[in-house]
Amino acid sequence: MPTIQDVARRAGVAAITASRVVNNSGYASQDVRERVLKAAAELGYVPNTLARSLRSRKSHTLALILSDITNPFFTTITRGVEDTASDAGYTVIFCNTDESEDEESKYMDVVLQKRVDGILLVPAGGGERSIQAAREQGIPLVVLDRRVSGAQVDVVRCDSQAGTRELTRMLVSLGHRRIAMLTGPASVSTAVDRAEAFCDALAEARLSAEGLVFYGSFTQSSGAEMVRQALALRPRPTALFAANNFIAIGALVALREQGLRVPMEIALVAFDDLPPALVTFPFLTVAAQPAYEMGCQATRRLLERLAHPDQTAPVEIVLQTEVILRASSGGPLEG
Amino acid sequence: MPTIQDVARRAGVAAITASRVVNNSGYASQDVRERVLKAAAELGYVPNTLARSLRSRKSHTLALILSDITNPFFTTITRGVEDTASDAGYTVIFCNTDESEDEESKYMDVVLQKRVDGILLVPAGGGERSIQAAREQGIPLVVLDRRVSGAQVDVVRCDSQAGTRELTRMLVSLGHRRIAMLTGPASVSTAVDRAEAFCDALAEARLSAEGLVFYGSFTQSSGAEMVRQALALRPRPTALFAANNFIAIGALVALREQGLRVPMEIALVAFDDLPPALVTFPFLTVAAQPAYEMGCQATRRLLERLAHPDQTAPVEIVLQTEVILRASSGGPLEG
DNA sequence: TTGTACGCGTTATCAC
DNA sequence: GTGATAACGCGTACAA
Repeated sequence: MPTIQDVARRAGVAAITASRVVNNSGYASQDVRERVLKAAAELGYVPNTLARSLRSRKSHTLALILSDITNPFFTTITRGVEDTASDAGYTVIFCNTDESEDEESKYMDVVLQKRVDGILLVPAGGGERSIQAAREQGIPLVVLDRRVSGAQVDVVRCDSQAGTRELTRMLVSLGHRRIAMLTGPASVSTAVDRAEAFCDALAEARLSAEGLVFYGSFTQSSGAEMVRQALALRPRPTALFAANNFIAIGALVALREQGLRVPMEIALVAFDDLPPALVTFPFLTVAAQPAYEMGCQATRRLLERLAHPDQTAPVEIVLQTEVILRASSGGPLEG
Repeated sequence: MPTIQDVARRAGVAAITASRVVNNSGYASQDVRERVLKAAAELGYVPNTLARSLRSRKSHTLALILSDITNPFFTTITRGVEDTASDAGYTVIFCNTDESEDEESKYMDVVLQKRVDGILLVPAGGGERSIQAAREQGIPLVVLDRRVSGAQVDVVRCDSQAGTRELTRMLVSLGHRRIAMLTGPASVSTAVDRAEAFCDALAEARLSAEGLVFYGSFTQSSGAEMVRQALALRPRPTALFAANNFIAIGALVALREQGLRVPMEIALVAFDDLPPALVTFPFLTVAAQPAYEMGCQATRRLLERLAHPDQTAPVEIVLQTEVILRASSGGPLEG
């Protein structure tokens, strides 16, 4: 593979001169310019970014560490990240942790060794280790989707609480008095925020959430399992709140197995919408998160940090959800 | 950021010795080993992969270039790629071309400059330019999902023809005589393969496909548009074949708008299944592709090329689809 | 406008 | 067992 030296030799100039031509930096006479470009073309010269990065201490690479790219919410975020990064001349490495802190740590090690310029992280647990590791190396890191307690980092996330409150209040106003919350792991802020806001909204209406909050994981099977537990309660809940898209789908599957019709016999609302491209008959009443926008904003935040490393105060950007009313929440309860 | 030199100095040894300890290569006395590791820990030493790669000429990075990660088929492939790569100690850069050959070329340039060790490509067009570019640089490339004409490259894809024939024959055996094919761009092999196999299967049954094959793009909106065109035909088709998942969903949406019930008034089958996690009520009869497996196999193929650069003959791995019978194809036609 | 010297961080080669 | 030297490919600082 030819180097800039080879190009320079062939053009009869010094390496640095060829470099200047290739990078359009500094001066170069028309004659030299042409000779260098000709030589580069003839040799099929491809600049070596590795060497360039070693010198410049900039890799123009970002890392995106999340739980599972297979979840459409994260897929969409990912697309936003890549679009924004690509426009700015950055490349993205992506990593799936499956909510494992160990995996997260391993990936953090790898990308720090690869000298990525910045990291976008959806923390599997509290995120402390990762945030600390990035800080020690002086690599900017932006937390995506989740809150982190007390850490001084930039965060781009959605307002889980407001969306949850709004949906819960709506169920209450429709007449529901016993509503079950099916949420994710207690180690994940969004799962906790949604559960808490749910309880708050119930308390506000002087309703009890006791025994009605189920912690599981953000998967279809967990959603189905939690539904079974919720349906075993007496009196049976008249409405369910699924804390994410996968839980909602698992809930629908389980409800169908049990022969319960939604919303006629039981109402269902959920956090997270599915991308329109994937849904034929939009049916779920949801609090939709602007996933693509989250990816873009987080990336822009990170790029700004790179541009101004001296900035100090961390920023928390909290985007609002949009409640979309569909059939699954049903109308006012009778009787 | 401390270097191996700093570690060595602190441990009172030469850089190369510290390097040997850190990499577990070559000999080192117990004493030296301990001192070096202690120094590395104290300094928070993180090896610089950039420098390592510059020397070793191996970046342990792969590129995955595809049309749109937002399509669940590609999302699943992507997950397979990352899992396999990660297990082997490789990192993955991903790129969305949106079926644009220009974007593809730009990304090819970028990743070649970044000296990725290998490339996984879902070509937007014929793939010639990209394949040629990779070959010139001596970078192994595996084509994913699509055929490329006459090129000497490894390919991992699905048997579009067999799956299409099977589905088409099924529709014919159910009594359908006028079936419309809604496919993707004529520049994409899978779109063409499916259209052709469709025509073959019809011919086999002495049925005509004339005017019944619509080329569009692999999107929901295109699917909806093609349905409108198909429904304008007289006599109206009694069944539709959607060549991918997005087209199928667009078709369902458009059919509902037109007030046509599936399968009672019109049957529908499609290529591509949706991941079970995303579907509440599996409804579409499909030829499902083993997307995750495709990602894994393509990556394994690529890793083998890296391990044995001297191998010659390109391999084409063609995986089979699985036809899954569901409600949308309906039963035998009456009358 | 062009060139020389050097260093980015690492490791292969050869020597002790 | 350990170390000195050089080289991977590039671009900054400084000269000419």
